[in-house]
Amino acid sequence: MKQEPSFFDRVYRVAREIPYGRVTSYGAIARFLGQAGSARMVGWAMNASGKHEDVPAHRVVNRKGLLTGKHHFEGTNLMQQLLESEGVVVIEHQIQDFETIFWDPSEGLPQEFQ
DNA sequence: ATTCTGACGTGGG
DNA sequence: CCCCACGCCAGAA
Repeated sequence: MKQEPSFFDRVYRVAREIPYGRVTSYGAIARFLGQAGSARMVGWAMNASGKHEDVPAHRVVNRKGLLTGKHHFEGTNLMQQLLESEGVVVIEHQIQDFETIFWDPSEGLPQEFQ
């Protein structure tokens, strides 16, 4: 019997491929998985990613490059610290040069990956 | 079962 | 550019 990987698992698989020092958005992941419009579910998946430590949830932000999820990390600055340790500049919850370091799964991964 | 809440995105004004 | 309304759908109460 074949088991279709759950939406959450597919989100995690894509998230693990985000290159060091790069970021992507919830919507970009959702679109790559053929679930455009379900960006909120990607956020929900990240919320439950506590069990999956190999998921770099800090590299996923909203479409404006704003660290909207930093509240869900330990402390008040962990998400920003993780990003800055990778060379990403964050000022007032906003990623600088967002368009430059943005990584689109549909361009960085083979279509078969999903 | 129903209602509400989100780590969101898009379209219209 | 900003603001608002709506769609999205998995969980919690």
